[in-house]
Amino acid sequence: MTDHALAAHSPLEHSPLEHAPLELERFLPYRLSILSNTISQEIARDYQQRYDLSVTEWRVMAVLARFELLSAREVAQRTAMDKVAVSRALARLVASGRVIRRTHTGDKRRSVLRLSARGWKIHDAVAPLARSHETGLLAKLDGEERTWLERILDKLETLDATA
Amino acid sequence: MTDHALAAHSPLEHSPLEHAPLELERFLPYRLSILSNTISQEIARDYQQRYDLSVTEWRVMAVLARFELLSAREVAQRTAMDKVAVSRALARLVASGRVIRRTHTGDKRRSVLRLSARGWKIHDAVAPLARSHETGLLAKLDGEERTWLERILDKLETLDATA
DNA sequence: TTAAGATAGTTACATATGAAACTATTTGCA
DNA sequence: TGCAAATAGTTTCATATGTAACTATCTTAA
Repeated sequence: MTDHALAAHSPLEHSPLEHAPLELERFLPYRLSILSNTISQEIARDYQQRYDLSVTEWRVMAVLARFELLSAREVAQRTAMDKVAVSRALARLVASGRVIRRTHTGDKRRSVLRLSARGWKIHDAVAPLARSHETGLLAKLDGEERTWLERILDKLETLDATA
Repeated sequence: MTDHALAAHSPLEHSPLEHAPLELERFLPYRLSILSNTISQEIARDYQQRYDLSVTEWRVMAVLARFELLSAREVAQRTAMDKVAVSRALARLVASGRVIRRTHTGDKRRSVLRLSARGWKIHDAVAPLARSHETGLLAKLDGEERTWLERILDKLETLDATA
């Protein structure tokens, strides 16, 4: 039985020249995806149930903590979320009294958003938590590596001219 | 009207000392998440509709291209997907005749999976496509940066002892 | 001024995803 | 042996998410 298992694990059944299979664990987009999901899940685990707060809701709150009186569209831009996701997150945040929504004077389509006192309280509890996760992550790197990472991310984030 | 908009954009309504809001766009987990999603979506766009193939399905196929005769559980391990996701992806792949599923001799719980000829055909079309996206991405970096990125990812991928 | 088009935001629908319960089979050990 | 626990995989259900259609309001230009 174990023979079968071993046979199944032998790396290359097909010559690379024949089919050129992808080595997923060396494939950059795949690695980024796994890494990012793992990290986000770890952080979310810490506040998700404790504050009944989803990742999207937290992102909206984080943006409103930095920029008061944004409209939903502006929140969407700053969080890189689409407007429907923002609308839903806001619906919950307003319902739970964490965000105060007014209507813009002079443009009744727009909302004017800000954290309530309760919202600030949660923010002030979650922000250090998130920050400490980031610190833990960066602790795996030395100073030089951190500098390169900054630089590399800045470059990778530039929109693809080729696409 | 534009006055309001400008006012809303002024960066720090609250003193950093008071609430220490997160700068999302400098926050590593957030940056990784956006970057990774952007990249994955760009790649997926190229094969998603053309081959009626989801990201999870493609990952399963990529693994089966490298390692023949895996069980579903082994596929799950190698793709970092959970077994339910794999089960669903496999259901579709088998139904569309892209993957052949047998039962393991000697353990009737296990499946024994491999790409069909049709599956290989799709793999051979999609793999270079994915690869070229990666190449385009890496083209944004110079050789030195690529070396550092490798090293940094290796380190970040190590499981957190602190967690 | 006013009708066509643009914009802000919500709702509806279809699909994706995750957790838990379930079935079938195998393993381990009294 | 033979029964409790473990394992492989599927199904179910509740929730999340993306796309498109919709409402309300605003802008623009004839």
